[in-house]
Amino acid sequence: MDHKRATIKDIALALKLSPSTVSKALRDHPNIGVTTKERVKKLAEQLHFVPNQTAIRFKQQKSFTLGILIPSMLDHFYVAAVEGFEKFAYDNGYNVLIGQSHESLQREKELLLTMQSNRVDGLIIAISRETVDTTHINEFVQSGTPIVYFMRKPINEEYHCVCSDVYTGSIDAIAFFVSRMHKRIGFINASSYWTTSRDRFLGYRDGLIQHRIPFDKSLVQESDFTQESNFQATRRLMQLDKPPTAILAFKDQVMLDALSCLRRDFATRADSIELIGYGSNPMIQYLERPPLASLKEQPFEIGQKAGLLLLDLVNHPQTGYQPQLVKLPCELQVFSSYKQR
Amino acid sequence: MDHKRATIKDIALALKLSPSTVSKALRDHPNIGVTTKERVKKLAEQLHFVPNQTAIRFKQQKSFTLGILIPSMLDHFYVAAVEGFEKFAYDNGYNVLIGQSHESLQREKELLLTMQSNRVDGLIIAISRETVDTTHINEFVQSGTPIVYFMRKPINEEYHCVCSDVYTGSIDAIAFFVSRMHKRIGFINASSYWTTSRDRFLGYRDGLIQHRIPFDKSLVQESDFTQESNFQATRRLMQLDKPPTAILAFKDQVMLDALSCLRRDFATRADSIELIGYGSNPMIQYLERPPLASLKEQPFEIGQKAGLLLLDLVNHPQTGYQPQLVKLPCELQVFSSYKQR
DNA sequence: TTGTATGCGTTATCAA
DNA sequence: TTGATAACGCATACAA
Repeated sequence: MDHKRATIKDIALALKLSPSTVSKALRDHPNIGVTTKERVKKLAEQLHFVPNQTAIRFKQQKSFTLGILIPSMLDHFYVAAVEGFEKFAYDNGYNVLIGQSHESLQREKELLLTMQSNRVDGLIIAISRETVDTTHINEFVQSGTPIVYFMRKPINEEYHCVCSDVYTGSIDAIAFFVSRMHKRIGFINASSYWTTSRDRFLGYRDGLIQHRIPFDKSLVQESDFTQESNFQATRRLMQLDKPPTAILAFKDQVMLDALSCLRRDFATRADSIELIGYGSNPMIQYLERPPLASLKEQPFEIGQKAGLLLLDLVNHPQTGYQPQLVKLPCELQVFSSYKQR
Repeated sequence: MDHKRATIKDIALALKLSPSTVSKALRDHPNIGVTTKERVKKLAEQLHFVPNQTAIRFKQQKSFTLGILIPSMLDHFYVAAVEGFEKFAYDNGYNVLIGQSHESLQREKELLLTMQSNRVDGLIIAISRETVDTTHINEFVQSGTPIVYFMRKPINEEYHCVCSDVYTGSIDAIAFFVSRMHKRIGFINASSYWTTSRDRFLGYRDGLIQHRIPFDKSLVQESDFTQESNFQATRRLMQLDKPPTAILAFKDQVMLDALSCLRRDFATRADSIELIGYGSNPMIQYLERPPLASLKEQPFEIGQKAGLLLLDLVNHPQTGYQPQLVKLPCELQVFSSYKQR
């Protein structure tokens, strides 16, 4: 057990070379002799030499690490986004530092500090539910580390962002509902501080307008994603004088809870209510009577795209002034049991 | 925009102190004057000073980072384990580096190198499906970094491991099946290179013995977790001359696929087959006709416990000789629709 | 109570 | 083609 790891120095000493020569040899620097390179590499392998990233980072004043801040890994959507981001990062020689806010502003602030402390070269972030004020994020950016928002962008910030084109998604959903003769369409939305909520809403509203359906404020309810909140929103809709015959939900998790609520509390009417959510949660395939449809998003691609944009900012800090807004399309995916109706 | 981050030197210079004094003041070292501390801390805040972990790691020859290697974050079980591990790590001042093997041995080897290169202070690992030979892991340990296996431990290695007590779990499952009059009980297992597969099997076999049910080799099938493989294993069981009336599955995902397969390909018999899986996947609550039961595991606690064990090894390298084996109990959770039968 | 000197592993610059 | 030197930011042993 060689408890002390081999360093460049060790190799240099053993081979009677200088550390700088060894360093260059290991990295195939052009002006090092072929034989020297061979000797160095051979010994390096024998000694199980592994370059010390810790030292390289320090020396280069660059962490080769990108950060990603998400609400929770228990949400399949964000896991997929992490996957895409990670793949992009690894392909470009970067590590990834993951942080979960668990929807807590306090935690988000702490994590931002951790990211700074670790000197991440850049960060992508989906803000927490509690994030109304964005001073802490602005300070982070001020300190020189570029960020890219993804999915959840503060509504009062103009900044780089990659997200789903939920506006068009909502338009499509409404059109599909209308084609199935629905005229009263409920909508369960999320935090009004996110552009992604606003865009969903605008699509919902404009979709109604396109089909000459009057907009009714009471048909729009807000939920915070907890099961209880999803249930309550559903109940509020169903207890209206003129309840909806169809519901568009902010995301599949909300839709599934709405479905549970309907079947439990409104059993007689449950089967006549049609539902569309966002996300295409893979578990839906296991339901015997799945909801009507889901707007399939592209979380993996969103993670990748956000990484691409971020790396560009990392390498060309001056491009930071013109905020980029990337929207990836959603696709309405109708579940099989409804297709042939 | 202060593009260059403040360092201890900057503070020292501005306050006409030495860097070492500032360093000590910031960390509340006892022999620094109160007024000095105040001056230092005040300026540090004004300059938005954030200690450079990159430098600290380098200086201390310690990364304050723990690694975790899992098959995939798309598996809810491992996400929960990461959560537990992460919480423990953060509470103890450590960062976490996550790697996903995606069941590839090649990727696992690469990730092990990345972990070494990042000088993680310790690592917990659930090996990939392809990991039969464990030379790469042993070399990793040889190089001086402690590891703890969790869930998936190579069958030919005696080493620290934290996992579910699946042996007792299988015993309980069989007992429950027997209480419901089943006599032919199928079993879909996973890689025979994992102790967790062997233990499940031993529990299955011993459970049968306890109830004087003859063991039948053909009732045990293996799957690799892909949907197709899960389907095939189910079909092999159902196509036996004397098919099972109940099936124990390696994990809930396998059980759900088995359920799909039964309902699709063996519709007439599907409802008479009872299923038990491992894991208590939260999505099961959304099924209208859920399977019989699931052995609820404790992935969060397993992650925490593995972290605890690992940190002990990190801090007391000499304790490494007596392999610790920790098993956390599983609890048979019967789904509601069956409870009153 | 504060300051000085040193070194962690690596690489870039410049000299030989 | 190779080598010497300095530097990155911080913590520590020791000196004042």
